[in-house]
Amino acid sequence: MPKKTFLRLKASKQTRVYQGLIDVFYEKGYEAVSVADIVKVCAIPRGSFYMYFEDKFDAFMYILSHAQKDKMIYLKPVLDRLNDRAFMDCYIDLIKAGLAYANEHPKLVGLWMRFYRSSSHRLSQHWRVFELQAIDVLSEYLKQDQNRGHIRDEVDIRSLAKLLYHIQSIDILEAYIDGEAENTIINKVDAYLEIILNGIKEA
Amino acid sequence: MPKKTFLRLKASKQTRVYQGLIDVFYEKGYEAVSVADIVKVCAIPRGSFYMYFEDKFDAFMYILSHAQKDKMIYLKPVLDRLNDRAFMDCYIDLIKAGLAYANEHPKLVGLWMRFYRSSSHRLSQHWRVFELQAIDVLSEYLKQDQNRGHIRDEVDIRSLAKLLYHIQSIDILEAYIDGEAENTIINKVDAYLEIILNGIKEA
Amino acid sequence: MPKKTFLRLKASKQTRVYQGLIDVFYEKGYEAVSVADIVKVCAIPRGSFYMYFEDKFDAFMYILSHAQKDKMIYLKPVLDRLNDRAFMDCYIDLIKAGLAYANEHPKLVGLWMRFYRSSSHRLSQHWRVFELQAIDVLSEYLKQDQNRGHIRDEVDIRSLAKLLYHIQSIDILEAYIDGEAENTIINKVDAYLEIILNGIKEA
Amino acid sequence: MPKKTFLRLKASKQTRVYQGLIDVFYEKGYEAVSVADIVKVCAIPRGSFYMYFEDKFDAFMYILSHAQKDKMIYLKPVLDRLNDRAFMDCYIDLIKAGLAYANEHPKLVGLWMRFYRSSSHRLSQHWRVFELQAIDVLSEYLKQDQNRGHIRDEVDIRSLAKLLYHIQSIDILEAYIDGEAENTIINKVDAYLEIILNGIKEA
DNA sequence: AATGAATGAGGATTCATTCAT
DNA sequence: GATGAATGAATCCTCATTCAT
Repeated sequence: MPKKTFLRLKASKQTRVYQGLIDVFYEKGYEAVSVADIVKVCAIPRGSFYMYFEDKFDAFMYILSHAQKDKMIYLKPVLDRLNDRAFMDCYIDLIKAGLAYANEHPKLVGLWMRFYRSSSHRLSQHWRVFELQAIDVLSEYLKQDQNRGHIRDEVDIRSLAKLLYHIQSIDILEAYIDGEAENTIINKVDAYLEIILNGIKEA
Repeated sequence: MPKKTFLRLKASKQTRVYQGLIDVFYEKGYEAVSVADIVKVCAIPRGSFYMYFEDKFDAFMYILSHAQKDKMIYLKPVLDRLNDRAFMDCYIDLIKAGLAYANEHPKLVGLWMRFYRSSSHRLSQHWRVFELQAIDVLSEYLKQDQNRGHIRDEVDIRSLAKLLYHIQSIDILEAYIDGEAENTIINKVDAYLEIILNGIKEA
Repeated sequence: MPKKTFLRLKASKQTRVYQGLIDVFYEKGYEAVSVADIVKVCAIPRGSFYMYFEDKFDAFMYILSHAQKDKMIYLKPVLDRLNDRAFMDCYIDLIKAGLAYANEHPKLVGLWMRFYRSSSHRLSQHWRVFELQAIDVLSEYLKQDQNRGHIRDEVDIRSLAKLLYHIQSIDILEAYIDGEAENTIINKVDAYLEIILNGIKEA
Repeated sequence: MPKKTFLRLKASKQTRVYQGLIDVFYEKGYEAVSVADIVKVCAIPRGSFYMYFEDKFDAFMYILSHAQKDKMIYLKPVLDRLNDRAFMDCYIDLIKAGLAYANEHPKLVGLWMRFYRSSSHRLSQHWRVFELQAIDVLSEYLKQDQNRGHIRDEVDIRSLAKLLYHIQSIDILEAYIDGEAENTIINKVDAYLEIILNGIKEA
């Protein structure tokens, strides 16, 4: 929710500011960034920043939302095929699509992690909302799978959704940021899925 | 690692400072707390703070370590019986012991969450260490289970350990902080365990 | 003294701006109002403000003058009858006419009070001028009364004028703003007049 | 109500700051003074100001209260003799004592005027309290006079008190600030008293 | 060892005014 | 004439740390 003034800016300037914001937040992390940092990196006057955004938080939310919309473009093709197939069969594809996005926008992934791990009150509140939405969407798909008999009736779908969500959020993203190779990451996901699909109990 | 000066203080003052630190960090969150806040809440002179601790970070780590030692007292009895029993059978007991601890020290649980979700560079670094230690310990126990044939050989123990760790860290702690009733939380854990033990696939 | 551009505006827009100015100055007080506040409340472009007025001060003086002209409309009928009657007999009517005006334009009364109690250098200078004018007019009428023998020769007319002026400015206006009932206010004026007419000394 | 830190300062520094505050507030007027101005004139570091006072308002109230205590020292002798004499007979002495004080502390009189004429919300609120106290005290003395038969029973004492208060506050102080000679001012007071004592009506 | 005053750089935000469109 | 983006100085206040007592 940048201010109208920002949205009326010519595209090139908007992009410059957008990129500057990503750079500076990626570099120093949300709390460590000052408005002084921002205006320096974006090369805009101090006063202009407040014409474009409410405050630092507003600017941060702007790039996060922008990033999320971007990511959906990568996930869309996978999600579109979901009606024909079991969600759990596609899960690894979703992860791969996410990795493809990450490769194109590595800084944004870092930002996302920072957001995930943010102690700022305001940030966490917003995060919880994002989180619940994502888990709701996952639950929806998984419920379909259960109805179709792909998932045992005894399985609590919401718990399963949370499990899948956190696997992706924490472990996969973290591995990516640590610079692990893509196939290593895929192997990790496979290991998780092996457990979730088959359970750990000796038959 | 508070300074020697602090450790030489008489117990009553140490406790006052310890409680003050918990209160103020709980109240405002790590990054928002200033040294000015600390000395006011702990009712110590400004200069004394720097005689007791290196800086804010040092003080925060002090209460976290202290808290962790406290927690181990609650977990000890459960862990002691582990040699005779399968770890996975005891997992729910571990959670219960954790909840008992939480009930006695609710503010510390809040702090722990803040720590878990901290974007401060220094904090995350330390956190990763804590995290890896915990996962290592879990892995050890789970490996034993696998050797004894309680867990399928195909299961990747480290992935399993991470799964169990995150379930506890995020979902259980969060439910606790949200004020959910103890048996509701236990039910949640059961739902997770049901999935992990039996898998989700229809037989 | 708004700029010509403002006076050429169509009446409806002039009124909108006039009302907006009253609202915003009444709301926040002269010094606290910024040009940003003004353009928001008046719903005019930032640049237009400087086409209409010199600056904030100019805008404030505009509404004050405007208000004063308005007020004269209420006082006119009373003043017109003054030639036939003793001024002091009409004083209470003047106060009543003032209250009638206040009831129609309560915000302007608030503004007037703010003006009266303004520490801004520029404002006080202008105020002194207003004040002296008002006292001059009062003196004129009172001198007539004295010449006609309604007022003792020993009375210093200018002092009397100031006394009457300040009674009205401070106590009556303040009572009005505090929301006191009209007849309570009239009683106050009567009490003042009783003193001024008859003196306080026991005969 | 300066902070403890200020009151613990050694006297010479307290005085320096006190004088600096008087100078700067006198020079520019309350609203126009910035903290930057204050620290420059008082020759203290920016941070120190906030160790001594809550904010600009606090600093201003400090010098006003201080000034008021000072003034009482001048008025005390006159007030002490009041039990034996009619208050109205002493009123002129009170004014003279006030003028003596003003001659010693001319800047403080200017400040007092600024305070009297302040549109700052916070300032006016405090002012009203001061004002009511002063009027209460006056009323007390005047009531005694009335009981002793020095003042007609029909006179509303509170109205009389307000009249006397405003005469002093506005006209006398203003004349003083305008640099009028002391005997001119005394003559003015006499003119007011002549009216109030004897009334304006031709016998 | 204990204290609390000192410091000035750095934090966010607002400001009146100009000027290119 | 109308518009609203641009500007950077100026606002208040907090900060972690030091150091003289």
